[in-house]
Amino acid sequence: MPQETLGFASHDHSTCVSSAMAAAEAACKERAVQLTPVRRRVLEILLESHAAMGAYDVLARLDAEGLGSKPPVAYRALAFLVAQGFVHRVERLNAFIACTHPGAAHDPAFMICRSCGKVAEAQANAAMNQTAALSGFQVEQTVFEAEGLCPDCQTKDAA
Amino acid sequence: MPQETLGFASHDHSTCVSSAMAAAEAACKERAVQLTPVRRRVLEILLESHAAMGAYDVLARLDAEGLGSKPPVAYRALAFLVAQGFVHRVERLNAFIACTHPGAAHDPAFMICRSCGKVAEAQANAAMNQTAALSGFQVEQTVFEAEGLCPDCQTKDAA
DNA sequence: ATGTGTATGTTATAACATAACAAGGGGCGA
DNA sequence: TCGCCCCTTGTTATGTTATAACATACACAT
Repeated sequence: MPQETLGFASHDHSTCVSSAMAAAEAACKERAVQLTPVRRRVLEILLESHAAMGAYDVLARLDAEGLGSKPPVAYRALAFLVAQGFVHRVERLNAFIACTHPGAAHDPAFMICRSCGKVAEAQANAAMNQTAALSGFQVEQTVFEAEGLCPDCQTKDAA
Repeated sequence: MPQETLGFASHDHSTCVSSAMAAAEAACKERAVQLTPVRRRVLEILLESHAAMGAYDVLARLDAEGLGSKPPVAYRALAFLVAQGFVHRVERLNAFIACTHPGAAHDPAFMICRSCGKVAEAQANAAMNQTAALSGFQVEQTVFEAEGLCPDCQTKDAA
């Protein structure tokens, strides 16, 4: 069920886990919140898999490592990481993915390949917020997700 | 659980149900697909409630009317209506809402009030498709949803 | 030592969704 | 008319995702 994502492009994955972890640690210290063992491990799992994972996929990993076996353990850690912006929820997949843009606040957008399952994160632009503002709606959070075919799968389909 | 939506604006609801039903019937005839009693009734329920409803909310209504009591009955009818574009799925809510733009193909966008639960449909612009195109991703379906406060609830919060 | 706040452990259940197979019913050619 | 195909519905069972509620633990401050 985990789904790879390399941004649809070749990717140096060797250092991004450790740098993202370092960024998360720094952010937690800055905000005076605790990156506890379970939370830290969940973030590592998501970063290492570099894919969208369901809460129960994450939980299975935690269970295998003796860090917890009940759904609330995984959901609580994920909720924390989402609240801190280290992880995003992909609504379309009912799944979670580590943020690829360390640090900065942003409205993520996702491109989900229906063929290979890879998920790429992009920066959403402010277009929807403009639309919403016209009707007086005050936007707090946005979900922008597109499903389709990634470049690789387009090629395969053509072949 | 059903959540009202009047587009965040006062709204003449008296004729929109019947006109939407007529549009759906015409479209089905055109496409040579069947608007069976269950499908018709599900669409009516969603139009009448004018709200985002969970599949089990719809099912409860069907059951009360003797049209079916098992989840697949509701899910199949909803899948048909979504495929025909008469109903949209709101991913954020795991819920369904009747389309307010009869007929024309479109990428819907939703504004979801976290306070009162109302959901308004708007037209998504092509911004995300442009972003996606830059990376070679071929978009087939989009999810654009914003959560926040509708004009009414902003006023109440301020009060 | 006691309270307070944060985090975790655990039980139980709620809420959402689909696979798989059986059965009905209409249209149509043999 | 019979048999066949296709679409739709009925039903059983189960799979998947998510949270409420309460108990426990630990760290730190009073």
